[in-house]
Amino acid sequence: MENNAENVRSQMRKGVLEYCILSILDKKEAYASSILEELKSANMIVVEGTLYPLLIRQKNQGLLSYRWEESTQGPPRKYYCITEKGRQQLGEMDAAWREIVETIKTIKEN
Amino acid sequence: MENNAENVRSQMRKGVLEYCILSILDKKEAYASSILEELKSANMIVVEGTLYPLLIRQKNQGLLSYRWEESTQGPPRKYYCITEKGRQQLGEMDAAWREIVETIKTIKEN
DNA sequence: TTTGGTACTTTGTCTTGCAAGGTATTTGAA
DNA sequence: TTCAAATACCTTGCAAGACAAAGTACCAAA
Repeated sequence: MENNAENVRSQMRKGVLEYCILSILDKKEAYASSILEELKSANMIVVEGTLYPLLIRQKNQGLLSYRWEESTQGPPRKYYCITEKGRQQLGEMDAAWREIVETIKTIKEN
Repeated sequence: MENNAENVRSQMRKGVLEYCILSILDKKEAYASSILEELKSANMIVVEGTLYPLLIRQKNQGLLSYRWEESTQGPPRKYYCITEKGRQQLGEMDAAWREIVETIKTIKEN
């Protein structure tokens, strides 16, 4: 009921989150915490309870794969990277995103 | 599992739908079927079972109000119009939308 | 050996999109 | 008059997913 501005942002983030993940992993492989960092610095605040299940879903869909890697400080990290199928999906998402941006423009203009 | 491109679009539409409704009603009042038409012509396909509950929710939140009006062809129509509170919310959504568009750009660029 | 930092995972709740089916009003043709 | 078609609005049941919160595990330094 409160912090309305934040709720508005939260609602809008839904649906583009998967797109952000694939876009980030298209640049280079990364582990969950580093993805969280990048999203945070791009003003797309997400919490662990959202990100981890999402990564698992995308991995189960074959869009991502991962490998374990030791860390010099702390427990091992699960590095995700995008697959060929993930790149195809990302291509479709790029198109969908452009389409939605256009849609909003159209609605705003008329 | 199939029609993946359509699923991608569907996912992305989530979260911006409320924004679209308020934007449409900010231009002029409208009834559900006409809103569906406008969304459809802007490539934002939505079905009745999504739109009606959404209008009712926004009305219950005080973002919209409505009045009945007789139609020359068919049953009476429920014309919705945006309230002052709805306009405030729309302002926040405008900001949120710009922010998300920027976020995507940022992620794509780096 | 305990504390704090890092990292990954799970559970339960709530919201919401959607398919499908339902109700009601009006008009016009049989 | 009666029935079919068009228009319009509403509800139900299901599934997906975002999130808060709590849990598990590993490691290093005090």
